[in-house]
Amino acid sequence: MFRAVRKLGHMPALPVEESERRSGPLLDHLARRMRLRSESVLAPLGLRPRHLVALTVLRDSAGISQQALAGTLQIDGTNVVGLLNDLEAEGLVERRRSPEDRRRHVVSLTATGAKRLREAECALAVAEDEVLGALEPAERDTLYDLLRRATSGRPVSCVEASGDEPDPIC
Amino acid sequence: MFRAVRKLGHMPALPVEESERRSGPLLDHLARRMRLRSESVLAPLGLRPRHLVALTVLRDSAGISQQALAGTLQIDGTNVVGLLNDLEAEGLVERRRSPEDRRRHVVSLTATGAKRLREAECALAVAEDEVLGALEPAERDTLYDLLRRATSGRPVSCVEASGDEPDPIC
DNA sequence: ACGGATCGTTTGTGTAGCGCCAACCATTTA
DNA sequence: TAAATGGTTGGCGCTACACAAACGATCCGT
Repeated sequence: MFRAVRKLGHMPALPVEESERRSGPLLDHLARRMRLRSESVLAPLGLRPRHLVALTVLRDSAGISQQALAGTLQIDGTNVVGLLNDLEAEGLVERRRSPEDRRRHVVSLTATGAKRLREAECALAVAEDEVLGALEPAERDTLYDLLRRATSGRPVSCVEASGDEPDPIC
Repeated sequence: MFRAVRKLGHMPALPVEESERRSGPLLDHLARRMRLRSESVLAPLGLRPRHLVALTVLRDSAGISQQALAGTLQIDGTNVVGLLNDLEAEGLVERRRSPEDRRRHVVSLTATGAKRLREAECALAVAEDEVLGALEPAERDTLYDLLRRATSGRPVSCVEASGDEPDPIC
């Protein structure tokens, strides 16, 4: 119905409604739903969503340093300590001093950690079914692959943005 | 192919590494990165990630009631009030009393709201490029579509979980 | 017409997640 | 030997919520 909205100086007709297709907000939205649902099924296992994220990352990149972990997780180093304390207290994760640089802690999943992670993932299936109910199994599969690939990229680290000024666009 | 997962009980040698393919944690992880990046590019527009989510939802389901909004957003009704206050104060959104039920407020995007949303989405492109750098443009497109479909489902509302007992699995 | 339920709103309380700062040890590096 | 670095601890503060209580306006069933 409405939506004529074109106005704006010139700007020819444009059917608007194209809406840019930004996945950021959708990602946020879906992640929130998933997180809320996950909390309940994870609680019995003594884990919280953020623990799961950490464990998942640790499985993929074994023997990572704490500060590298802070990088990929994008949380402050001091908070990584607390997070790992939780996990280590339950024997899911192991801190060892690095041989080449004895200041560093090399973090890795223990056997029971890997096991617990699998259990959690399995329990998560329930939550996932609720949240991704609108998707076919095949679609969920490709979604998983895309997320996997997207997250496995380099830690984004800190603004490698040299002297860029990409603003003027738009 | 994969997914032999036999385990159970003894668990012989198991090559493990099969890992269940749960997208929950990945979703969480990716959303966090995106949110962190988005905050900075959104700030100049006076918006925060959560406002963007709300606006996005509002664009798709125009004329929604506040409590329905609370449902899709999965946040408490009282918090929706504050959220809408922010948006209405900037004229991005409009509350009107519903004609058929005058208790209800019908919320909808204003013209300037839609405009601001598009601007924000455009600005978001920068953040998205950083975060989704590992994906090809075509892949980002399918990701968007999947997220779109996944979020457009019914509000999940509250546990329509009748007398289900899907736990025993796993 | 009355009473109970419902929608939105306000106010207040509590909690969790997290950034950030400062101090401190152990270690590495210049 | 002096500085820089990785981890740890403790503390401060903010933001996002959830939850509860109370209120006005309104709807609805009897």
